[in-house]
Amino acid sequence: MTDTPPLPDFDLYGFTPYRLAVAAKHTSEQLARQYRDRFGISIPEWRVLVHLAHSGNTSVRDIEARVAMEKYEVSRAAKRLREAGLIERKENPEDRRLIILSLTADGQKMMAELLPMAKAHQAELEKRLGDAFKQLEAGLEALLNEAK
Amino acid sequence: MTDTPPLPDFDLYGFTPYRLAVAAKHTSEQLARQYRDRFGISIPEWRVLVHLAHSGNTSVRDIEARVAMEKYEVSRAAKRLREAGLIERKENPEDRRLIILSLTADGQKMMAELLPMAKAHQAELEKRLGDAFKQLEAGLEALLNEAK
DNA sequence: GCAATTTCGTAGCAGGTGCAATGACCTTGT
DNA sequence: ACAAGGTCATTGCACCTGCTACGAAATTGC
Repeated sequence: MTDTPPLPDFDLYGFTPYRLAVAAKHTSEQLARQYRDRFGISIPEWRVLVHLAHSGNTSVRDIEARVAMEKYEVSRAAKRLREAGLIERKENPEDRRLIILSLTADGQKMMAELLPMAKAHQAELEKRLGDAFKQLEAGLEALLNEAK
Repeated sequence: MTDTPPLPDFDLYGFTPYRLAVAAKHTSEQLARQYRDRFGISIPEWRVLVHLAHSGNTSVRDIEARVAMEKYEVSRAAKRLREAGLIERKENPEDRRLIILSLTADGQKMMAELLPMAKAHQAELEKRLGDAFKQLEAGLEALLNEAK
């Protein structure tokens, strides 16, 4: 047995990035599984759909900037959604590099079912956590604001 | 233009699982890039290393239970770390299904450099966020405790 | 004691991800 | 007007992940 240089004490459970990752996974897992099983939708796809439901027609660049995704993620999510018939794309005649993404009727119908699920999930989280929810959100607000 | 069923109002920016995911990514990105560039270590690998540095010899099952990873993730992270010469494995003579993972001298040396980086990162985060940090942690505490 | 069940770790497979490069298009500067 | 440079979206590649099935070993129940 060779002797071992002493290591600083470090506890992963107290490490904020780790805690955030676990919390993120935990809070999204249940809902994500629901819409995966029910609609075959992944998280990146869901983000794109939500953005389209909220903001109407937009380009890849637009989504990328607002939904914390890389542009290739958006592009591939959009491709899968197009193949599933949930969104459609047209060219923007004013700038033919841009594409315009929008929900199809099918996509709208699905979102009409999906969004209430998400709202219920959020409401339940708020209720379950009570005051701690407010603290969490205050902390997240500060953290997310400093990002930009 | 066909008419569109009205969609519930839903703002992704106010959705806590989304906010947590963005916050997690934001807080870990800078550090993760550092140890990736410097040591070629991914996040799953880092988690395994931290656990070994903190808890000494452990099995895959043990890590899996404590570090919020699936067992195949641990197994593959361990494989890569073994190939890199940072950890080693022995059989457990008392239960030959279990393996005992531990840091090699190289692994110890690397962690002696890596852990202070993580501590500094954490300290900086706490300092930057000030009071908001305390709120964030209070919220996370409640959220993470209810998980189990 | 020994078959049935459970636990532990690994690996095959299909599909997802990150990065860098590409092609199409627009803008700028001269 | 047109070359150089920038922006937009996509794709090829290598790698990583998630799932499931598997073999080896231990435990349980009869």
